[in-house]
Amino acid sequence: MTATDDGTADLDRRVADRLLQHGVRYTNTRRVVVRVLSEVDGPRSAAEIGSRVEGHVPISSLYRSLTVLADSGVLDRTHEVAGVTRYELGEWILGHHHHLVCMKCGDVADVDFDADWEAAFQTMIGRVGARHGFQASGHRLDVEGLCERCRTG
Amino acid sequence: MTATDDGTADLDRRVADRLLQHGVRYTNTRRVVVRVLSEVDGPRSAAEIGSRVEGHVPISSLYRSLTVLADSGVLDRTHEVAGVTRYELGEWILGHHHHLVCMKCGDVADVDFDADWEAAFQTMIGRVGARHGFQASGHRLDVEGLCERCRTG
DNA sequence: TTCCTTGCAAACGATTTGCATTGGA
DNA sequence: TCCAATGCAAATCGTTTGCAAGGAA
Repeated sequence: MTATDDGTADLDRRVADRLLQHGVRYTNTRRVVVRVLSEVDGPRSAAEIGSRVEGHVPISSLYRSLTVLADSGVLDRTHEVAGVTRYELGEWILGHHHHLVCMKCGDVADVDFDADWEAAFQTMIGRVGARHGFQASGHRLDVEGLCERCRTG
Repeated sequence: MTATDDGTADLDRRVADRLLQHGVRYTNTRRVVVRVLSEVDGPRSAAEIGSRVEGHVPISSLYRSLTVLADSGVLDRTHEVAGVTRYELGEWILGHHHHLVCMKCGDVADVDFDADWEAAFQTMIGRVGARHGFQASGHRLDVEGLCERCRTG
């Protein structure tokens, strides 16, 4: 058994637990969605996820799976580009991170900032939020620009 | 003439200049859109803008105005909530700022961070981007949480 | 006259939903 | 057996577009 298998099995167990706690099943389509999202490096749209699935999953079923997974906290939703919703594994799985958004091709990739910076930022956000009567619970930071492919190609 | 009138006139002049440079007219609907956006505190959707206009502007015309204004750089687009595009006056008018996004009612309000922090952040972003072959040109930072109304109400 | 702009209706793409059917604990 | 999950088609929602009419330079 390889390290990758270990990781997949572990991920699967954690997701299964979470879904169990929410009283919903960990069905085939839901497993496939989780697997696809664990194999890519950034949030993906329903269509993009569907295209990565062997065989055919009706788009409506895909959306239903995505909704269940998001409602139970397994997935997070993002809306960086136009009117398209993208899904990624939740922070409790991937850890806190941010996104590099390519303004040309629309691709979104994950990126980490260092912990010190995140801590300082968290503090500042709390202060700024308080000043506005706003109770901050998190943040979402996208870096916009050109990805390597669009820059060189 | 009050300070507000001054501000409005000034804004109008700057927008007019910009549109002139882009070879498009500063029509009535476009003026109304700019006025509405100058009166609110955060980005607004086409529907929200339309509802603030006295009389009736067909939604398609509204979208066309928003498109022209965005294409000529007068407005910026954001997509914080669901699949809805929101428009705000461009950074060259409002200055650089960020958003407080209420996770309950979906309201988005403007907020400023201090200049020192922005500078340090800019530097870090450039460094992180470079490490990923990504050419950063800007960023978008949303603070998520509960707005005053949703928190107390 | 010429070209930009507008209104209205139809078209579109992403996402959701109704309903009958299937499938797993 | 029983209720969650699925497939398919139709409906919705935000947004865009074709086309004919209106308006300003």
